[in-house]
Amino acid sequence: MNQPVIQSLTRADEAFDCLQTAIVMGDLAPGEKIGEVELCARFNLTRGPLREALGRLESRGLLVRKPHAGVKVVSVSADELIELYRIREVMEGLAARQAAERMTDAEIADLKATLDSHEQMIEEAQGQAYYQAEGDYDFHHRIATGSRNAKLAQMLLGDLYYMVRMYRYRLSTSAGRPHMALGEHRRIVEAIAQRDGELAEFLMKRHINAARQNIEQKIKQGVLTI
Amino acid sequence: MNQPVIQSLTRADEAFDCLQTAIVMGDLAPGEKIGEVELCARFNLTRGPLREALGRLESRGLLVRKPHAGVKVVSVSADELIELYRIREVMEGLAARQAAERMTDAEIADLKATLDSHEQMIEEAQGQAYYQAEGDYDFHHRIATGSRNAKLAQMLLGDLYYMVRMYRYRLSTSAGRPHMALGEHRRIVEAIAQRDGELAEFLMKRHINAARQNIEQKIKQGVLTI
DNA sequence: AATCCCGTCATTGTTGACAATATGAAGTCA
DNA sequence: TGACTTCATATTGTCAACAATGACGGGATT
Repeated sequence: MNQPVIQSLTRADEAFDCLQTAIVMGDLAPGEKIGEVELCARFNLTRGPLREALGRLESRGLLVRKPHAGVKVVSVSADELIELYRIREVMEGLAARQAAERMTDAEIADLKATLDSHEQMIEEAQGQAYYQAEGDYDFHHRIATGSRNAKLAQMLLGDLYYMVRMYRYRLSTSAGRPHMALGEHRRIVEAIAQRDGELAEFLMKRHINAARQNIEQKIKQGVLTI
Repeated sequence: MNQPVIQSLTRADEAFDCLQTAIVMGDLAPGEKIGEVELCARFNLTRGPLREALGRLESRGLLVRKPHAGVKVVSVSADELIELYRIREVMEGLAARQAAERMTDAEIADLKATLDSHEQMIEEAQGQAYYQAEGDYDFHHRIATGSRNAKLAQMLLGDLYYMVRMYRYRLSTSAGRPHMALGEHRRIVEAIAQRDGELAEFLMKRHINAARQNIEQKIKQGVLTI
C-alpha cells in the first residue's frame, strides 16, 4: 500500500526527466555549477542513477562535464541561439515537407483543430505568452512526428526543442508575435492539407526564419540579454 | 612505470568510445542482444562506467534498452537509412553554406590539399572502397566543423555520421561512385573558396541526394540487403 | 495432449563504501 | 608585496555487494 503506482520507469529515467525539466524550466540556471550530492538530495536519488542521467544529458548537450571538476548547465550565447534557429529552419522545413507527404487525413484534421484551440487560447489569455509558447511547441511537435521520419523527430524533439524551450522559459516572452505566428501556422497546415510538400517546406522555413529575425532584432535592441 | 600515459579520459568515456566503435565497425551486430557482464569482460570494464556509457549510447539512438530485459544494438531498416540521407541533405547543405561564409582561407587550402591526397589514394588503391569511404568521411567532417555552428557539427558528427558509417562498414562498398564523388567534392570546395554559400549549399544537397539515390537503386536491385 | 501456473534462476537496477583527482587556502620565497 | 609551491579538503570516479525484476523450465490440471 506504499503507492507502487507506475514503477515502469527506472530511477535513471526518473532522474533524467527531473533534471531535464529542471534545466528547461530554469530551476537550474545556465552556468550554474551543481554538485552531485546536492542533486541527489534535491531529487531524492542516489549517485548511481544520477550519474547515468548526467551522462545522457551531457551527450545531448544540455550539460558540460569536466572530469573531476563537476558538471554545470550549458550556457548558450546569443549567437548560438541564433545558430539553433538556423538548424531548425532546414530540419523543420524537411519535416514539413515529409509531413505533407505522409500525414494521415485524421492527423491533419486534428492539427487544424489544434490551431483553432490555440486561437481561442490566445484570445482568452491575451498577452499570456506562456500559453502561446506552449501552443507553438505543440504545433511544431505534431509536424515533427507527422514526418514519419523517426530520426528527424528524435533530433528535433530530443535535442533542439529542449534547448530552444530552455531559452523560451528564461526569456519568458521571447516571441511576442502573437497573431502573426498563428497565421503562418495556418498557411503551413493548408499546404500540408493540399499535400504540397514543396510549399509546406518553403512556408515552414520562412516561418522559422521570421522567428529568428525577430529574436535577432530584440537582442540587438538590448531587450533580450543573454 | 605501469604506463600511465594519457589518463585524461575517464573510464566511462573509454567505454563509450569502445562500444561506439564496436558498433560502427560491426563487431556488435545490429539486433544482437548483449549482456552487461559479457561486455565488461570483453572490454575490461566494470559495470558502473559501462552502464553510464550504455545510457549515452541509448540516448544517441545506437542502442535500445528495455528495463530488466537487456540492451541490444539498434537495427536500422533500409527505409530508415534513406531517411538518414534526407536529413543529411538539409543539414549538410546548411553546413556547406555556413562553411562558405566562415571557413578561414587556411582551412580552405587545407581542404583542397585533402582532396588531392584523396585523389591519389583512390588511384593507388584502386577499388579499395575502404579508403575512399574514409576520405569521404574526412571531407564531410571538415565541412561540418568549418560551419562554425557548434550544435550543427555536434549533431552531424555525434549522431548522424556514426549511424551512416555503421552501415558503410557493414555494406563495405556501399558507395561505388569512385571518381564521381570526388568531382562533386571539388565543385563544392570551389564554391566555398569563392565564398558562394548559396551555391555550396545547392551542390552539397545535390551531392548527398545523388548518394541517396545510388543507395536506393542498389537496394531495389537487391545488391544491398539490410 | 495442450495450456496454465508457479518456482527457480540469471540478469539488471541500485546502493554504499573506497580511491583518485582538482580546487582552494595557507605559507614561503623572491 | 606578489607569485609560486605545498598541503588539506571536498568532490568526483570507481568498485563490489545487495535487491528487484523479468525470463525460462517443470509440473499439474483441464
